[in-house]
Amino acid sequence: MITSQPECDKVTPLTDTDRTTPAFAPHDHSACEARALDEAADRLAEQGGRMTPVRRRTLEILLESHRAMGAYEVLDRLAAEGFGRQPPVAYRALEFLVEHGLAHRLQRLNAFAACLHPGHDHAPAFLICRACDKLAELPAAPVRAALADLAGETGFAVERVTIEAVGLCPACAENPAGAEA
Amino acid sequence: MITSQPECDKVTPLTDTDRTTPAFAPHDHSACEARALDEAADRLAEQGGRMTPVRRRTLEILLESHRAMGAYEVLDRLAAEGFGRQPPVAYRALEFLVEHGLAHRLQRLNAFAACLHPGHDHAPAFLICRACDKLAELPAAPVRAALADLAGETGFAVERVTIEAVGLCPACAENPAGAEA
DNA sequence: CCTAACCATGTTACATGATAACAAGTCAAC
DNA sequence: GTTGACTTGTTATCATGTAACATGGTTAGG
Repeated sequence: MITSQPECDKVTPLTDTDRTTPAFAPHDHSACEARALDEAADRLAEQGGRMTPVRRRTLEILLESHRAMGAYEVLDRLAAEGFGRQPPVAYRALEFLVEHGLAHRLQRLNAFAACLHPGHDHAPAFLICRACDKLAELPAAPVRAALADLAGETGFAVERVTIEAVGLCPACAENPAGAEA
Repeated sequence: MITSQPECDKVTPLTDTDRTTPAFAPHDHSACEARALDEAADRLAEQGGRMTPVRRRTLEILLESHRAMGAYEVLDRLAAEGFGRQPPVAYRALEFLVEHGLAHRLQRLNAFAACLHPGHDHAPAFLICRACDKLAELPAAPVRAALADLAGETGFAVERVTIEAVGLCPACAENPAGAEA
């Protein structure tokens, strides 16, 4: 059940648009991964958080694919690599990453995914493909604005918003048989 | 931990605007409850579902408050009233209610809440007060539209959307000490 | 250098959330 | 009144998440 290979086709060179482009399209995933790690380091330097071995490894594991992983899936990987094998090990690392904007928690999946552009302070919307389980982040400002309008009328003070869409990514919509595992 | 009293102030008479007004404001909760049950019965009649004792009681329990309840909290109540005391009893009743549009599942809370206007076929947005745990439904069409726009650009076919906001309801924003338990 | 304070890591144990698989009861239609 | 679909109940197990405490490392002040 555990795979450690990146899942992305390594085809097209990295461009600036990758920063805002969803993860469904083929792309140079090792660069995608490396950039996210770099930006994560920058962000931590600003915020004062410490990037320890468990935390770094946890982030790397999440970055291997554009999927969300359960805490126990991450834990198995960490345990296999010599870190602790008890749930709090994984939960603490994941919580740290989420708090510092380096990863996201997917409420619908009870799972976690690496943030793909941690440089920005953002609360994105998520697109979750129900066929291949891949995940994309979208800038959610317009959506949040629409919600804030509605909530404002009621006097409710919105603090955090969860916006998660389930559906089919372009590849899986074309080839429902199983475009990409 | 288990309370069976409705939590709402029983003050103002029911008006048509209650249908679209969030649940944070004081209102005649017994009427609110009764209407939701009526509309639920109507909806089931249309759809062919059977309103059995467990299901009805489960819906009534959810309707007692404008909060979301965990499946085990519901189960405790059901067990105390002579229904089965095993998890599937609660999960099946809750699943039935959700499938028939009579209740909602709150992803952020891993919990369930009665739908307040089951007559409409809707996928609302939720406002969750982090202080008093009360819950309101908002018509989410504008929000979903904004999201569909963004997702459409990427070729992603959105099927279902979760929109849940956490924050402070008007009462708790004014009186952070503990406006209403 | 040393040590106190803080943080990170690890553990045990448990709480909470969810489902698979099977047995038995209910009810409507024929 | 028997068949067949649905509902309810059970046992057992799995998945997810946390509280509480012990240990170890880092670091700033003395």
